[in-house]
Amino acid sequence: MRMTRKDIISLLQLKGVKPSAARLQIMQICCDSDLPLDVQEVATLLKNEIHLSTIYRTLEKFVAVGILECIDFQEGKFRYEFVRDHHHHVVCNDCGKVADIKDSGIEKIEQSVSLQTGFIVTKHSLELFGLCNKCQRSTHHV
Amino acid sequence: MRMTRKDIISLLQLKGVKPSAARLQIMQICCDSDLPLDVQEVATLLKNEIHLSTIYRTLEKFVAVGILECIDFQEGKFRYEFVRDHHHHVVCNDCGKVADIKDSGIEKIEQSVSLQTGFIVTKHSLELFGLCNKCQRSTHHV
DNA sequence: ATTCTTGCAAAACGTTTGCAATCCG
DNA sequence: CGGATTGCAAACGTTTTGCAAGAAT
Repeated sequence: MRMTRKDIISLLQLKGVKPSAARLQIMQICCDSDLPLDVQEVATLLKNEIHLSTIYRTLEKFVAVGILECIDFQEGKFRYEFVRDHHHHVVCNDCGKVADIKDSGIEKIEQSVSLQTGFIVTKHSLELFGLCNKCQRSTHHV
Repeated sequence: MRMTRKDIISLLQLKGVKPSAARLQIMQICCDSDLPLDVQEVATLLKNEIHLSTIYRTLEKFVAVGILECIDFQEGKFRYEFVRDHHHHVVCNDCGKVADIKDSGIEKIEQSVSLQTGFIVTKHSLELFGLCNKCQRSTHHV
């Protein structure tokens, strides 16, 4: 998603986050990517000019104020994605390709779970895994 | 789920896993628990008689042959659960209580994702988070 | 005898923390 | 000035690994 520096400053201010240089850079990276990035990837894209601990702290803050979403592809680490519309992902087990899913219909599941268990459901994590089109056709996993 | 030692030996043999003493103990623990356990919990239940690395290797093997499922409550670690029927969980953010969910209807989502993206979907992870009945009523998070 | 399994120690990896320096309003 | 932000180093918790000893077939 294209976002100008100004857009990002406004967004951060709106959320009550002081738009420091580091935060602007980190946010820019996250907005520019259409895939969820892990901390190492963010650092690399910033040419390691910003310390890992700062990145961790910043991403955590961005999640806390709701401008990033924390995503878990079960890799033993988290990924972060700019929140436009909430959606889910299918990840290719072979090449790592990620496709977005619209209208998963998970709200229905949440409702029925609420009825079934009495829980108030406030959050969910749903990720799908499989084989992308290309990898279905390739031979090395027959 | 109740499982006798004999049941477990049969199960392991059926899956082509040699039923060593350590494996029987670990499997017993996993069967006896109705909640997904993490590695540390398994070790503790085994009174630390079995080394962590062995537990990791064993659980990994059990997942590989399909008798355990690897579950991720986004805690920075994995949990393992004996596979009876496949189901999902709601976890209470407050007290950690876990409730099982039946018939989530996720198959429909998988189908629609398959159509939408061309992926063959082979696996999914779905966990829900919220507040259990008891914690909805308690006062410390008003 | 050979293969598989285990314990141990060490390392790897992602992440968090305390602290001091620095930035910025 | 004073509070927030950053870099650094060190620690942390989970998981993986190499290797040698031990068990099982």
